[in-house]
Amino acid sequence: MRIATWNVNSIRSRIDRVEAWLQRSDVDVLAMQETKAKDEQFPYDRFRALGYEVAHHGMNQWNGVAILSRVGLEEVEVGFSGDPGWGEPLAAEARSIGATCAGIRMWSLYVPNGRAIGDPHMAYKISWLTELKEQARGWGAAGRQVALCGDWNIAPFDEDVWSMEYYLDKSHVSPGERAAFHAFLDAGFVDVVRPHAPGPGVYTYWDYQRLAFPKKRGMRIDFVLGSPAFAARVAGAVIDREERKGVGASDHAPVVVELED
DNA sequence: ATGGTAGCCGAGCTA
Repeated sequence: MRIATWNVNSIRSRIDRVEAWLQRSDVDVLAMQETKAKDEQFPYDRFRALGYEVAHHGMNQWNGVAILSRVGLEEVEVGFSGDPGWGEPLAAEARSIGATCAGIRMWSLYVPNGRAIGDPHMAYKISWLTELKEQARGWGAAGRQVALCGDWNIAPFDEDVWSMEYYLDKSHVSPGERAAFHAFLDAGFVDVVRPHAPGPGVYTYWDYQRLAFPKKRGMRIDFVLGSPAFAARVAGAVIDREERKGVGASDHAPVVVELED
């Protein structure tokens, strides 16, 4: 079985590429972020025609997350947790769906953007992560297979950015954000991609501006964090940077994880 | 410090 996470940066402008990518990559479950579509704008029909059902889609005032799975797939239960909006508490769905699970539980996460050090959004981001971690700790307990997939908007280590000089004093690398990320590792979650995509110089996101992709100026901010039981099943992982190439690419690459049956 | 690009919508705002 194969699962994936991808910040698509607008599902309506990306639908042709997402469709083509799904067909050639043959994933069973896809978590998407930054769908930027109201529910009535979401291309449900396109995914259904490909054999996927959209388990969840939701958005706040300017963002959105979704998760879709192959029709008939019973092993994976899907949930989502997005940034529910400035000033709002963590989405209630995250609590209720995550509480009673069996089999693989897979989550599509969009961690709020902190914008800048000292910005009120940064404090919000860190408290959002702290609350999520407390819930995830419960989900991952008792040998459950849990995968927290998505755009974390954090580069946890210096080698996860193309230049620490450039990012010094900027968002995504600050000690508070990194501590919030590392707290998930301390809680027993594992970065299941890293062993299969070792760095430095391995990224998942490249800015559209200043020719960042051809200049190899990226960040590793998209992660699949697995509970120990999930991590034990991981057979491989790929960051599909080919998908970042060409006209009409998202600024993020898909991240794919292969599981043993 | 600014501006560079892409996407939302049709002016700024968000990333």
